[in-house]
Amino acid sequence: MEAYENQKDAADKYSLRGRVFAKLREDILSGTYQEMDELKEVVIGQELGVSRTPVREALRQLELEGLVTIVPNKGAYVTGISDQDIEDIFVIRSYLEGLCAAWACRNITKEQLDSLEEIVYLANFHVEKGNFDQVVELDNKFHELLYEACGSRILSHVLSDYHHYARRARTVNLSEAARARHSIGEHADIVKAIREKDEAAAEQYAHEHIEESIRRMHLADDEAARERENE
Amino acid sequence: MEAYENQKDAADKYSLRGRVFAKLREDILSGTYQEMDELKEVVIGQELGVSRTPVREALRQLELEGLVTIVPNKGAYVTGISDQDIEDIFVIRSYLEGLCAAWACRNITKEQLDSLEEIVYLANFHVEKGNFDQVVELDNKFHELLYEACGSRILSHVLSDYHHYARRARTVNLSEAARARHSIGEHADIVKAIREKDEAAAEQYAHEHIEESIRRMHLADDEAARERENE
DNA sequence: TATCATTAGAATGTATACAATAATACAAGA
DNA sequence: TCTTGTATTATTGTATACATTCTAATGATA
Repeated sequence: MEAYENQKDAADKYSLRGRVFAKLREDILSGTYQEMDELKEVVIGQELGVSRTPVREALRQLELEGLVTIVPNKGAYVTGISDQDIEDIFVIRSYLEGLCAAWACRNITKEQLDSLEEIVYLANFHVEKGNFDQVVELDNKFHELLYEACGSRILSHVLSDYHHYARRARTVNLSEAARARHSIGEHADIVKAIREKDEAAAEQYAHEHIEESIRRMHLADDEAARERENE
Repeated sequence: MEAYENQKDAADKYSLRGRVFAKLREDILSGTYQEMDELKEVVIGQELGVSRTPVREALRQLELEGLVTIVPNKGAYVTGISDQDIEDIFVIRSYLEGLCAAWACRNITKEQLDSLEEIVYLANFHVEKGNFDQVVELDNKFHELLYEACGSRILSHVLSDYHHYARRARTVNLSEAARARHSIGEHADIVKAIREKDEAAAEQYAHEHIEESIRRMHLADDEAARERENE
């Protein structure tokens, strides 16, 4: 099954459908498309040089991801995700990441645990060097690895989805040294609790980590708002 | 947007893709297909009298739902959901339904609240008459309505998905009078807390309601196991 | 006999053709 | 002028044809 997953991911990147899917998702999340924009199959197909078939399949996938709304016999429209949606996702994640960390105490492998510690170590290095892209990348890896380590297909799947959704918000979140350092410190606490198999502590730390990141997100928003005022 | 959703659901039931999707999901969840069964596009198409196109789209949708695994250039395989998956879903739900009930305190409309009470009332009626199909149906309605009432598109969506997944387990869960009565009593507690806008209580009751239903599920499993032994 | 290359078959991936549906524009009548 | 019906057009829904990829069987060779 794991081998399947790998084949899947690999080929998804090279199949036309996979490429169209990735492209559209990127454009929706990055804001290239506006809310309620109509996504016409032929137009997109022409833009990317493919036929309608892979475009259709990509649109259907995006619908299941909640990024596109398909009205039968009418068209596909960008749903986008509102600020409220992002906020909701973070609150939901604060619960589920807690659960995830608790379950990881039971199911994590030694290799996974070592990888987590390595990620924390590397992140500390890059934040001091000011490589914020790397920090964001390592943050992604940390969480994805933790999802995998919880040993629950279901929980891992839903957390992965949400993690992807909130990508935009997270980038802002870690692009300032002080905030990034706090975040990495919280990661370290979580790993420590998991290593000691302290489920309650792991759950608590992971829960609070997301709650903190909500606060950091709000802080960043406020700063951005102030900047706009000063202009 | 709401109008769109309606159109969508309506047409999904009548489009070939929607029918194939519903049929396959039903067959997977009910156990007609075994884990790892290969789902060949042409075969399914012939069985249902449609071409490969709608079958392909349905399979892609099922993959996003996690019920099917597609290996590129190879085939689609039934993933199914294991007992462990069901267990995980219930634990996850226990947290999210709590959150849902809490949010409902802020966002529920008067009409929705009245509907919830009506459902509880009707369920009490039907459980005394022994109409367990009706009880299950009302249980479904209760939860779906609660999801809608929380006012969060995101939370509503994920809970709805899980609710659907765990359908099989729930049917067993409520098919005995004593268990059904307990469940309905818990529903009443939740509604009461929401009416009084007591977020903490609503969250607590909803959380415990799912935890209780896990226990009821285990009880039912144990009984079934005992029956098999006595045969 | 074991192993590897080749090839035939079958399945999916993609493109395209055709059907059904919905939106639009325009004209006729009140 | 407003409404309504109709025809046109554009778009999605479905079927089918073709391309590519994987699998497995066959046969040649060491």
